Parts: sequence; structure tokens; C-alpha cells
Amino acid sequence: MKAHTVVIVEDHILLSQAIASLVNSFEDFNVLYTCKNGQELLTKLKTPSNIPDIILMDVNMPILNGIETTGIIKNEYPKIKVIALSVEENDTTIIKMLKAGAKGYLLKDVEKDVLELALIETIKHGYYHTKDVSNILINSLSDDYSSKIQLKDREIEFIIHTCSEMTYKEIAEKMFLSPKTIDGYRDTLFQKLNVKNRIGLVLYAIKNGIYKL
Amino acid sequence: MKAHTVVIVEDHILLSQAIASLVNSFEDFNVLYTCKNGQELLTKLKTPSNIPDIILMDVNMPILNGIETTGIIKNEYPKIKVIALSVEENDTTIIKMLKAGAKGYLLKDVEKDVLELALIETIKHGYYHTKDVSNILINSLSDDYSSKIQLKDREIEFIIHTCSEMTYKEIAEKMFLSPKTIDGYRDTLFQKLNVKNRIGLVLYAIKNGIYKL
DNA sequence: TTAAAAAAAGGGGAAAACCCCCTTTATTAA
DNA sequence: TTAATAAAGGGGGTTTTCCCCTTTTTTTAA
Repeated sequence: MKAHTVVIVEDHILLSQAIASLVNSFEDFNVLYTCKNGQELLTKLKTPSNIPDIILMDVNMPILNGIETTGIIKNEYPKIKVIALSVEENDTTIIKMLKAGAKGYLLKDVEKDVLELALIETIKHGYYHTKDVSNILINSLSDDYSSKIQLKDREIEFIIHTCSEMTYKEIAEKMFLSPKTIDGYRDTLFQKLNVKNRIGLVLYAIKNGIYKL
Repeated sequence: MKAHTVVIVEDHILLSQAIASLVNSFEDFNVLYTCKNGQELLTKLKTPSNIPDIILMDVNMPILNGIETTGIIKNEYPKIKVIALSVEENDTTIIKMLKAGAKGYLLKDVEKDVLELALIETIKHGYYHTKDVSNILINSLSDDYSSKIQLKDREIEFIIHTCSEMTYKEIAEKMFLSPKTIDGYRDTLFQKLNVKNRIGLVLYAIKNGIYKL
């Protein structure tokens, strides 16, 4: 009988089962069950024998996502440790998940040894952070201004139009503005968002969910 | 010693290793190694002892994606059977992958038993199709809109660099080419991919998994 | 070995993007 | 009502991107 129990919450069944197979190969860990989303997990947790030591939580899931679910777990099951497991590497998502109560954040790009270490450390110390995540946490303390970037409605509208093949002149027509005003918006946003050109702005917009493909 | 060998091509390392762990738990299958993209796979296959019976191939990967890789495998290693494994469920991607030579197409949402069945059937009969994929194949017989867009290695490399704040001049330096050659690549790709400008190219690249944010 | 195809490169010029500085107009708060 | 702030806009000039046409070099296949 293994020492510690794990539950996996991941909407792709095959990945869920594959990760379960991997975790079951670790010496001290046993997967109790898998769930497809946060809602299913909350239903399962009502039965006390279903309470695990650790939950491996995907972030992007339908119905009830990882961030929301983690917040609920923190409030109602404070003894359960949540480790996030995601392809999402942008700072905003990581910060949100950690603020919601996750004790660690692993990318699906890490080696399996890192997953095993994360499980062991979380049991032993209550958390596990990779260097990347530690850096992001540190930066988020000193870059308190960066979470305060406020984009105005018209700025957002402009950004969305830049994520298209339209010239600035065409965007100006679309927004009923002068091309010189568009120049002004561009200059302001390049400074505000610390980008060098339109490509930088488009990448920023997609990365931060301002524009969805 | 198990009967059949499998190789996994998947850019997220942990998923790669988790799927390998799962496949190794199947009675008749053994994972030889994993690769992060098609390019790495092609390098590995040059050693004859690295030739597997089956390749489990992700579709969206940087550098050389699943569709291109599968096409190359079909031409140069016709005995190897490729099964696609992806979150992508749109008809276009499925058709492209099957036309490229994949012997099956599984979603990451299937149960692990379906993966095992697919492996067994592919060894026994040479292919395995779920009902969904069979329906898509039948429907595609009446839609002969086959798009034959082939991207060359250097083109892909160029595309990845355009998804950055570098000027074309800087990209030319990075690729050890003349700026005029970059102009040539740009013109060719704009026509090939039916885009109007660099923004269009960047959006295409992100949408089609050529560039990952 | 030679011809064809692919890759690399070149010239020229117009349009678009970028950057710097500044003013005017409209809205909001005191 | 007036002053401050926000939004819109202007001039001028440089750099970069785009487009069109062509040639040279390298690689591949016959």
C-alpha cells in the first residue's frame, strides 16, 4: 500500500490515464481516480474516502476550470495540496493559479523526474516551485506596476484591429479617426506595453488574451 | 521481450513520457524512445536500430509538424505505421494527416483501451479508424478541395523568425542570408499561404501551430 | 556530364510603419 | 465657470516593408 494518494483532473481522457500510469510508477504515490473537470472533482470529494493528499490540476478545462476549482479546494479542503499542470506558460495564468492556492505549477514540458520531485516535495514541505515559477513570483512582487496596466476601451479596440491585415490607414477609417490619431495610439501602446513594433503588439495581444485566434 | 516497438513524437516532454509509460503497460508494445518534433525524429531514424513498427505522432509541433513528418515517413520509411494523436478534431487537420499517410487518427480524449486497440489493429491490419474518422473520410470523398501546401525547412525557419520583433534585415543576418533572399521568401510565402503582409503570416503561423507562443 | 529545378541574390521604387515634436478639441472635476 | 486631463490630431522626416522584375549560384535528376 503506497504512502500518498493523488487525483488527476484533466479534460483529455487519454492524457489523464497516461499521467495516472506515470504517477502510479512512482514509488510512494497512488492515483485514486481521474476527473475531466473541476465540477466532477467536487462531486467526487463529497465522499470522504475520495479525499487525496495531492491533486494534479489542469488549468484550461470546460465547466469549472483549474483556477476556480483550486480556489474552492483551498476553502473547503485546506489539507489537500493542488499542483497545477498546464501547457500555459504566461505569467498571468501562473500568478492566478498560485494566488488561487496551488502549491506548485508545472508545465507539461517538464521531465517526469520533475513531476516526481514535485510530488515528494509537496508532501514533505507543502509546496514545490521550479526556478521559472520562483522567478515569476519574485518579479510579480517588484513589478507591481505591470499588473496595473490599464487599457482603455478605444485602445483595446485599436489593438484588436492591429491583429489583422489592415493598414493603419484602414484602421483609422474603421474607427472614424485620423491616421495621425492612430499614430498616437501606436506610440502610447508601444511605450505602455514595452513593445517595439506592430508584431510585438500582436504577439502581446494574443499572449494576453486580448485577441483570440 | 515485447513483440512490437513504438516511438512517440510529442513536443510536451511530460506528456511524451506519460504516454510512453502507458504504452509500456500494454502487453505487446514497447516504447523505444520519444522525440520533441519531426526533425528530431528524422535524425533518430537514420540509425536502423531506431526504426519502430509504429509512431504515435502529435500534429501541432514546432520546426517540423506532424503532417509534414508523416509525409516524409510515408516516402522514406513505408513500413513504419504512423498513428496521429492530437487534440485537434477539425476535419481539415484529420484529412491532411490521413492524406499525408497516417494509418489512424486518435484524439487525446479517447480512453486508453482505444489506444491499445488502435496499436493492435494497426499491427494486425495496417490501420485503425474510429467511427468519427471513418465518417470524416466518407464525407471527404465528395470534397476534393485538397490543399497541397508544402512548407520547406528554411521557409519554416523564416516563418518562426517573423514571429518576433526582428526586422527582416536582422532575420537575414540570423539566417546568414542576404536581405534580398528574405524578400524572396516573403513574397513566395505570401502567395503560397494567401496572406497580404507580415501580420497575416504571423497569424497564420500561430493558428497553424508553426509558432507556439 | 548536362539540363532542369531549387535556392540565393540583386535593382529600383512606392507605400507603409515608425519616431519625434507639437497643438487643438472635448470631457471631467474642482 | 474654469482649469486640468484626456482624446484627437498635425507636420516633418527616416526606416522598413512591400512589390515587381531579373540574374546568378547551387543542387538534383536524368
